[in-house]
Amino acid sequence: MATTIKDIARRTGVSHSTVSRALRNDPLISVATTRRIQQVAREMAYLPSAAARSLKTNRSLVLGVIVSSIDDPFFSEIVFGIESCAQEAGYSLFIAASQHDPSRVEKIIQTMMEQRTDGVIICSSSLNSNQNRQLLEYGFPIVVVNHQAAENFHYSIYHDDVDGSRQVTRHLVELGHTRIAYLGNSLSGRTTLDRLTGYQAEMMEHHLQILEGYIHHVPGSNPALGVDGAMHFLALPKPPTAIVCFNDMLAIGVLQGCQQAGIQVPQQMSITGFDNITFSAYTNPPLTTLDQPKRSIGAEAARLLLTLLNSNQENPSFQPQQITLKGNLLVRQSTAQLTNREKK
Amino acid sequence: MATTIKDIARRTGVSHSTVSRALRNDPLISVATTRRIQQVAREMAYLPSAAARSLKTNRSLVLGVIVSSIDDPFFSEIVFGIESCAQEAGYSLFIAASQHDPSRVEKIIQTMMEQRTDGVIICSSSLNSNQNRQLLEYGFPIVVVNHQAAENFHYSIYHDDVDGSRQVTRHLVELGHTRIAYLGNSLSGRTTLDRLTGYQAEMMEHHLQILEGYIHHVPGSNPALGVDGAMHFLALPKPPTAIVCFNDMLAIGVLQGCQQAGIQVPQQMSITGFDNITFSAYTNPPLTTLDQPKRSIGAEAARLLLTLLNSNQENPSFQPQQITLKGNLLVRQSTAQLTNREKK
DNA sequence: TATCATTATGCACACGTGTGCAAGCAGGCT
DNA sequence: AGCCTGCTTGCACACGTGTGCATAATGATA
Repeated sequence: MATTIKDIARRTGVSHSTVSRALRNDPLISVATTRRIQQVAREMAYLPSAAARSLKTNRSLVLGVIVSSIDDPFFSEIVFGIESCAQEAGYSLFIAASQHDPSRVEKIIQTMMEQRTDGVIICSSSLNSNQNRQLLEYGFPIVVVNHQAAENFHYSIYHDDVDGSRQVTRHLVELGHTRIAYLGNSLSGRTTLDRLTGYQAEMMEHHLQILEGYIHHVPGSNPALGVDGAMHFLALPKPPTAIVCFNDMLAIGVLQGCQQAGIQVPQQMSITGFDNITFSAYTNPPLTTLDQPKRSIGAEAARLLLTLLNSNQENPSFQPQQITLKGNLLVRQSTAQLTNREKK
Repeated sequence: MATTIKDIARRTGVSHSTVSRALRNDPLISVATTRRIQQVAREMAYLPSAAARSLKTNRSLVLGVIVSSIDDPFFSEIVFGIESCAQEAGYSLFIAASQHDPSRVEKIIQTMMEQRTDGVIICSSSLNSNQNRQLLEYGFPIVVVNHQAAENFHYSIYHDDVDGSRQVTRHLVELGHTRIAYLGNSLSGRTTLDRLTGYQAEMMEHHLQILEGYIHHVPGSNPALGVDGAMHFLALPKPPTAIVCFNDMLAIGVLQGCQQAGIQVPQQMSITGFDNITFSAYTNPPLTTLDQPKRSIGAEAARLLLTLLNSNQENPSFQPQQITLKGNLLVRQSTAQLTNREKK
């Protein structure tokens, strides 16, 4: 059994309320007793019970984080950003992975409510409208990250996917490519649509045609599906000479798929990723991609949520806020000019 | 403000204790009232306060997990295994990353104690003896995973690193290699020592000499350090023809380092990893590695901890337990027989 | 009809912490 | 000496839930 303030009170011969005040450095208590009590508390290895405290203060100092999968390096980095910021402010993280399983999401939301989490950050696109409603009705502050239904929420951090996708596509156009395809992830909702939009806008601006079959979606974003995507494009009557991929995971698969089919990258095929996960620098050839500032995104999300929590006391109706961050094109070796032989 | 059992009591005209009992399906309460109360509870969207409950019952239904870094895919997968198992049993996870920062570890431990976590799983090697002592003194059940100082703890899950490293080394020997080097991570303590031991044992068994400079350590395990490691080995007067790497992250860097130096893998150099992280299947060439059952390791850790929690009530002194899991060699394309030209 | 067993419910306290208010105490002032 | 001020401390209740015990209500039995 852990020591409590009552134990300390007994030991020092004061009431438990005096101990409570002394530990919080309340000026009501004399310096002498405060010091004595804190000394004893240290000796007895006292640690306050978070449960009791949050019961009384109605603040748990815990933030809930919902991600779709922990072992996706993209989310890992966002979580990293969140954690750094939260830990600085004295908040801890309650992390749960939905694994794209609706029943699991249900449980997670319930748990977070039961834990009376001070706020929630959602980095998962797999919440349905009913779950959204439930969360909003409960009334705790929510910040969403790259979420498809962000208009339902008041506070969100966005990466400018349209802009990013335009940057990537423009890079390929400037290299001289005209037959450029897009490989999306049909499960990622709004995100893939934004990236598709950016691709389309840039193609249109340069009066480039998008041939039949050049826009293709696979149900997820692991490398194996990327291989499938590569097969699809290579089987077209007029295969593209460059493929804009939804993210790095897919791009890695496409890269492998092409190489298995004997297509040389980047000489015969240019491939771009999106996100700049750690491993994109270590593929062969290293991947040209869009460096999404993942840690900043996570940190911004946490910062926004913390601001929300602090302002909620004085200023009950904080105005909606939407922060957009832009990424940077990162040119590596998976893209190149067309060789003459391939231009035909 | 969330609804409480008192609200429900007022609404149904009974005392709060009756509500409390009805919600837990206590047979003391008549079936009729139980049903009525549960109905009202549902209507009012009642969710019990975890804080109040754990204050009263002394069980938080939360497990603490300490990892050294979240964005390391190896830990991500272990956490995944833990989460699956824990969620099934109704437990939630409190995850914190130490980032190899001792002061951060200090805070994490403190937080877990304050949260009165029911138990802790440690997947990080960066706890010093003082912190170990602190955790043990506090007295909550601890399960360590691949931890260097496991003998200080009573319950641990181990991957048999010595055996794994022997399997990898034997594979290279069987391919005909004789000049085999080992690249370790000096920060990983016991783990790198075990793998080194396995390598040495296998080399000795086949009467193979370990040349000067063939055992090399770098301070960490990211791909960039792997590149450094490759440089080291290639600069030796008699460079090795095969390199056993501490883990996949390093192996990926070594792979790139060799390729930058114009060395063909696997024709001129065989490289092996360890862990089998997702990306090791998508390097070029795909990495031969030791498939460590990461999810099983995580799940086993959670299972052991849960058993501990349940048995603690009846059986106060549960006997120490150490579970060892073995991994399997996974042969891909980063290893090959020596060509005649290179054998000289 | 009085007594008892059985069932259903409420009372009151507990968990550990925080806080408004009253009370005690010392010292300085008129 | 009496009063007021300022500083310290304790009392008592609150947060939301769980539980031992007493009590009330009902039905059965002698």
